[in-house]
Amino acid sequence: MIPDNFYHHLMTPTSSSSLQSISSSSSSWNRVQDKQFENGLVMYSEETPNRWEKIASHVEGKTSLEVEQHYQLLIDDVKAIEAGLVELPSYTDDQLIHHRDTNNNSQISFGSKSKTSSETERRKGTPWTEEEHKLFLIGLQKYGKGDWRSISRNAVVSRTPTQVASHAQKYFNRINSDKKEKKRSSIHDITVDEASLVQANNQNTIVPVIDRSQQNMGASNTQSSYPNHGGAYQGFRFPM
DNA sequence: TATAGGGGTAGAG
DNA sequence: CTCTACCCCTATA
Repeated sequence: MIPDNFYHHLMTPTSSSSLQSISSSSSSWNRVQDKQFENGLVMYSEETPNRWEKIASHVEGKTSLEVEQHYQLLIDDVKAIEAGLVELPSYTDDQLIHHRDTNNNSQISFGSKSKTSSETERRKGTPWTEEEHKLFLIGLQKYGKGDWRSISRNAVVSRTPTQVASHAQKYFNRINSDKKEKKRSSIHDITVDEASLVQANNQNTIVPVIDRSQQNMGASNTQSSYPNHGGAYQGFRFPM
């Protein structure tokens, strides 16, 4: 059950024509290309000379210019999120609220097993959305691998450092072992492209892959998946 | 049905 | 806090 306003927060209806200008006709990115692009991003840091050339060399059928533009789109997107933060429409179950308190943030509270009765209860697991993953990638760029705390605080605000680390683990795990045999699809294969073109255009030719996982999740878990929030969840902060 | 994907967690560093 | 290994659940082949 994806809300209609799922991606709409990304758009700036005002007079933003920045991203539209580049969406000429050649801005069609495959999942493959996007994946390659994504890999390239993590492969070459921002300081890398001729970064886009390097990355482009890993992306089939894309020039360094196109890659750079694609990146700009991504950045623009993320900036929009950061700017208008305060409401990522997705996964905000019902009442988005709580600001992550500066004191005991991080490490989700319910992690500390209140073994009052039994249960080392394993928490449900909230699938990462593309927005989160995008933010994650950006955070990765900005703060580098390992600084999950910064990424959590400044990029993927909706996730705790632990969650980010966990996600990163799977992400890199996949990147490293991917190529050649992968039996299944994953969110890590998708990422940027989906949301990017969604916010740039509409539905294009491809069908959102996340659709299945999203709706399945929604159908199965509903939103009652959160036993308690402990206050350490969805925090909002402002980059300074 | 078997298992890869994926999130959370425990424990060590 | 970060890293690594592991557990457990679910979607997918």
